Amino acid sequence: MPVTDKQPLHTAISQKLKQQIEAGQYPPGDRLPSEFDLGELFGVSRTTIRRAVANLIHQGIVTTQQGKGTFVSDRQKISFSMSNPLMRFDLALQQQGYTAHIKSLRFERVQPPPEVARKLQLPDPTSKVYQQEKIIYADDSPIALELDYFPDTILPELADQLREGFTYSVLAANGVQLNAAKVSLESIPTTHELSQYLEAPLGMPLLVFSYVTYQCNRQPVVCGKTLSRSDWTCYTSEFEIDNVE
Amino acid sequence: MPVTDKQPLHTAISQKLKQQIEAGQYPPGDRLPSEFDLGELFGVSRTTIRRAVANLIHQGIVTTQQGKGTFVSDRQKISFSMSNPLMRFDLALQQQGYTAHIKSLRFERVQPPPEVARKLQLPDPTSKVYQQEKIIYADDSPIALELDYFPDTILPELADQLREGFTYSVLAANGVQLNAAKVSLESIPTTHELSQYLEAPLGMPLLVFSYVTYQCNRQPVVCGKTLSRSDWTCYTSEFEIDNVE
DNA sequence: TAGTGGTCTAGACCACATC
DNA sequence: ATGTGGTCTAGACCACTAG
Repeated sequence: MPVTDKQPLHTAISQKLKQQIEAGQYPPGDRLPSEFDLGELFGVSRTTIRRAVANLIHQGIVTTQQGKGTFVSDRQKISFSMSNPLMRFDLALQQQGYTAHIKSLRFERVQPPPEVARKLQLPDPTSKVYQQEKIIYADDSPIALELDYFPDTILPELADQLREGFTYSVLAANGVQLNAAKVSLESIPTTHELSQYLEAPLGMPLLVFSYVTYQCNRQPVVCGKTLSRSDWTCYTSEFEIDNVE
Repeated sequence: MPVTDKQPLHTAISQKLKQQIEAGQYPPGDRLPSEFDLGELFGVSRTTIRRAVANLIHQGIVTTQQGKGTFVSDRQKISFSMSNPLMRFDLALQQQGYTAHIKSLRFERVQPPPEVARKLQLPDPTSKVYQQEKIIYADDSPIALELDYFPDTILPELADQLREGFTYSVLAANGVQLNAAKVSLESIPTTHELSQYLEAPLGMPLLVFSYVTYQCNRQPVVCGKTLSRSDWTCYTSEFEIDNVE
């Protein structure tokens, strides 16, 4: 038994609840006893129960609805391929049985932060680019927030389509050939603002997929990032390995 | 201003503290006022201050030390390449100026879970494989927990080396040529057990990098996952795109 | 000994859902 | 009107750090 450190009450209780849920005592969709009742069941205060439930919420095991109760969730993750088809979120969602749509929050011409200007290889760091901010929905559930910067090389011709469509599908439909990409993946917890957008509990992990994509002529096309709910999404890839040696 | 929903006190306070930290009012390494003092400064209870500080801890902005105080952290992430060199964590760490070592927690012959048996393409799902569990350190800080399953095709010859070394570096040093890999990335929050291993606060996001790697003959070599602290690590990749059409 | 963060309690008030 | 989760308070006790 590793690191059997005596643990706090709230983690012990969330473990116990997790076991009970996995044992089928509370099937998916079921409501858990109220926080008050759980407090009596375990003989602890409601505050401690709330901390235990918060642990389960972060793990995506349960969700809460004010005024209704705490419910066992059941969901399997949507997987996005990092390789092929490249970042076609709408295609990936449809292939996995979801209807996909977006809501554009912002689309405007701005002076990008220095890092973006560098990544887009702008000749003049003070020149402006288009910035879009949108929410991606799967079956009316917000699963990701996308922040893109578009250089003038592809705008404004595609502005109207990009405003209301999925970035890489719009590009593909308009014959913009992508040739290379640099991507990175990290994770951050939701802040208050992000939790509002994604209807996610505060502090739940988000996957941050950052990318710069390049056209055939090595010119950057898009620089942006997609912040997706970790309880809904994962990223996958398959590749052959060059054994340099 | 998007979703300007009136927010809870504790998130407002953590935002304010974050701004003050970023503004240089509390430089990296500095100690914040005690929770009691912060409570008086903001005119709220210590409980609310603790929630605000917990938000900052999750974001990796501050760390706490019992009996000493709350300190502003300063760190930049270690990036692991998903493409090349493949999963050589020790190399990646050294290239980024860290000393790398591991601590083996377990190394034993077990019957793998069905999913692992499938991924390793075991002819008999009840046959046993070697399982290793180890912690990866960067400069004596635990940054990742690695869980690997090794089929008998490469063991037991390499057992001693795998027990005390970095998986893919041991394989490379012994001429095991990797030919392909399937990987996925997701994120989960630390449970109590994981937070003990990684000396991370409960609920902080972890990056889960799962992989199956294959030898030249398409035989699986390793199936496992690396759970790494999201405040220390990120994964990157660069690739050319096959425009299938 | 004094000060710090870590945990837990008991209770208050609120907003929301249901009947 | 009642029950639910969401927030916040005031205070207790503990474990750890420091002088």
